Amino acid sequence: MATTLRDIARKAGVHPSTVSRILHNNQTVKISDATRKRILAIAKELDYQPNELARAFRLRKTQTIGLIIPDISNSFFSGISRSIEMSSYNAGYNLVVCNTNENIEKELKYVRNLVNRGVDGLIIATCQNNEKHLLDLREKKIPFVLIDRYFSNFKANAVFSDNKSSAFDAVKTLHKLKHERIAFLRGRPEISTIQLRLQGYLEGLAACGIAQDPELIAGKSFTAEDGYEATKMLLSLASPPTALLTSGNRIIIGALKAIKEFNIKLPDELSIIAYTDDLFTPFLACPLTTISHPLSEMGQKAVDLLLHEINNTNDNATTQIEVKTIFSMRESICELTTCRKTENV
Amino acid sequence: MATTLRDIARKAGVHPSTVSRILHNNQTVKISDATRKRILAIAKELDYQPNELARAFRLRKTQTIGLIIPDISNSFFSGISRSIEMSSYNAGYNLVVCNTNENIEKELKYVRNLVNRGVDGLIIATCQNNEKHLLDLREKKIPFVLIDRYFSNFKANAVFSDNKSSAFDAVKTLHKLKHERIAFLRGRPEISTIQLRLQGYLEGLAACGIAQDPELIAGKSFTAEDGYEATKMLLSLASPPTALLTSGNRIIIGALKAIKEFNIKLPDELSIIAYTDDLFTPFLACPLTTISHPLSEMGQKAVDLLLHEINNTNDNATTQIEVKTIFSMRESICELTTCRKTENV
DNA sequence: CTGTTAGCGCCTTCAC
DNA sequence: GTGAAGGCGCTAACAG
Repeated sequence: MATTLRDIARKAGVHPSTVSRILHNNQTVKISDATRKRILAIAKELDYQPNELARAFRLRKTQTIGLIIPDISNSFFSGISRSIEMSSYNAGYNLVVCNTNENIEKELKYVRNLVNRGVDGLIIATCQNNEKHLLDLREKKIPFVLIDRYFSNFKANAVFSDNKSSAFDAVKTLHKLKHERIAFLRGRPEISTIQLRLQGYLEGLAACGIAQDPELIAGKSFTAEDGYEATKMLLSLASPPTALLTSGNRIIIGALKAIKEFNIKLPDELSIIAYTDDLFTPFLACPLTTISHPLSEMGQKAVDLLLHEINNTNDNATTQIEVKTIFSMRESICELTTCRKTENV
Repeated sequence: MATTLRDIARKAGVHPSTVSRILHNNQTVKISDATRKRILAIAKELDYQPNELARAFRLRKTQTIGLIIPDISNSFFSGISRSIEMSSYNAGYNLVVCNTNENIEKELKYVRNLVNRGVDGLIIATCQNNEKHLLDLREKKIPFVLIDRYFSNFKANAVFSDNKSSAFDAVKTLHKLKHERIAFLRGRPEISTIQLRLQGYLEGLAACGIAQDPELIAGKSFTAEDGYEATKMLLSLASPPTALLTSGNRIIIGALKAIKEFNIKLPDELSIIAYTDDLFTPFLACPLTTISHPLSEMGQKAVDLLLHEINNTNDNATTQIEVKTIFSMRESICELTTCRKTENV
C-alpha cells in the first residue's frame, strides 16, 4: 500500500490534518518550523505520494480538462491538441482526449462521461447541430470553450479563425488571376466554420461580379474519400471549374488523387487554394497555395480562456477570440489566360 | 447539487446500498423485480448520474488509461493515438494524453502524476535511457505497455515494428540500384527504434559488401531542423551520398528543404527512402518511396495487451508484438548509373 | 500552532 | 431480498 497522510502522522506523532496542512496547504504561516521540517523529512523518507483521486473527490476539483475533437489524427486537431496539452500541463492540469469522429451522439456521450468524472472544464470542437449538452454544462456551471466551431445562436467562449474573410480574400485573389469558375469543396455543411467560409466565398463572388453556380459548391464531409468523389464530379462537369478552394486537411488529399487520375496539370489547368495545415505542402508536385492556422496560438488561447473561466466562476461574460489564418502564396495558382496559352503551346 | 444514490434511496424509501446494488452491481439475482423497477424509474426521473470520481476512489479503479508520447502533433503518434483512444473508449476507458517532447524528466513526472491519479494502466512511447519509472510501475503492479520503443535489457509488454529488417531491406533495395554511398539520417540515437534501424542499416551494408562510413550516419534528433542541418552537412561532403534513408516524419521535411536549397534533383541526383506516415507523400514533387506503419493496428494491439494485463493482474508473463511496416515503392529511388546518364543529357 | 470531528459518494461486509 | 455500519484518503470547519 502506498503511504498516506495517516502513516506520516503516526510516525511523527501528530494529527493527519497537520500533515495535510503542511504538504498541501500554502498557508505557510500557521505551522511551526520544527514540525514542518520534521514532517517534510518523514514524507520524503516514506516517499509520500498524495492520492490525487482522494483529493479530487474531496475538493471537487480534478485538475483535469476534457478535450473533445472530431479526430486527433487530423493534423489540424493534433496541432491544436499539442498546444492545449502543453498549456494545460504548465498550469497543472491533465488532458483527457476524446475523438467524436464528427458524430454528435458520441459527443453528447463524451460530455456526460467527462462531467460524471468531474473534469474542471472542457474544450470542444463540436460536431454541431445540437447544443443541448452545452446548455447542460452551462446550467451545471462547468466551464467550457468552443474551438474552431461555434453556434451563432448561442453565445459561448470560443476561439476560431477568420473563416469568412479568408474565403472572401481567396476568391478575390483567384478573380484577380481572371478566374470565374471557382469551385468550393467545402466539407460538412453543418459546421459553422464551413458556413462562414461559404458566406465569404459567396460574398467574394458577388464582390467580383461573378454569378453563383450551385454546381460548383461540392462535398459533404471532411474525408479524403469525399474530397475525391466531389473533385471527380467537378472535373466531369460540362463546364468544369478553373479554380478550386478546398476546406480541410483530408479533402485536399482526395482532391489531389482525383486530379492525378484525371491527368490535370497544376496550376495550368486548375488553380488551387487549400485550407490545410500539413508540413509537406511546400514540397508537393505543385506546392500548394494554402490558408493555414496558428495552431499553437489557438490551443493556447483556448486554455487561457478556460482557465480564466475555471478560476472566476462568477464571471458570466463570454469571450470570442478570432485568430488570423496565414495565407501562403505558392505555385498552385496562376493567371487563367496565361494558363490557357501555356496549354495551347 | 447532482442527485446521489442517497436521494434516490430517500425518495424510494429504501437504503442507499440497495440502490447501489441495482444501479451498479450485476448480481441481478438478489433483488426483487418490484423494487428494481421502482428504483430504476426514480433514477431516470431524477436523471441520476453516478459520481464516477467517488466510484473510482472507492473501487480503486478509474477506467482511465494514460498515454505518454513525445509529440501528439507528429502524425506517427497522432495516428497511433487515435486508434488507442477509440479502442479505449470501446472498452469503457478514458484516455489521458501526455506530450514529453522527448524529455525523460517530463516522462518521469508524467508517470508519477498519472500513478497518483490512479490510472489503471499506461501506454508509453518512452524517451528512453532511463527505466526507473518502469521498474516502479512494475513494483506497484500497475500495468503498462511500451509502444514503438522498448528496452533490450528490460522485458516488458511492447508493440513495435520490424525496424531492423525494414532498414536492412531498404539498404538492399538501394544497393540493387547500384548505390553504395547510402546515408542514414537516423534521429535520436538513444531510441531503440533507431538503434535497430542502424543495426539493420549496417548489416545491410555488410551484406552488400559496402564499407561503413561514419560520415554517412547523421542527425541526432527527430526535428525538421535537425533533418535540415544534417542533410546540408551530408550534401556538403567531399563525396556526398547518392542515397538517403531517413527516420521520422519530421526529419524528412527538413531534408527536403535542404535538398531544395541545394537544388538537388530527385531522384536523379539523390535517391530517398523515408520512414514516414504522412498522407501527402504520394503527391510530392518527387513522390517518396516510404516505409510506413500500420498505425491503427499498433494502437489497437497496445490497448488489447494493456486491457489483458489490467484484467489478469496475476499474469506475470510479458508479450512482445512486432508489426510489419509497409514498403511503398514510389519515384524517389532510381538506379545510380541510369541517373548519372540522365544527368549528363 | 495543532488536534478533533465530520463527511465527500460510493461500495462491501455482515447481519437479519 | 434488504438494511446497517464502516471506511477509502483527504480536508474544512471548529476548537482550544
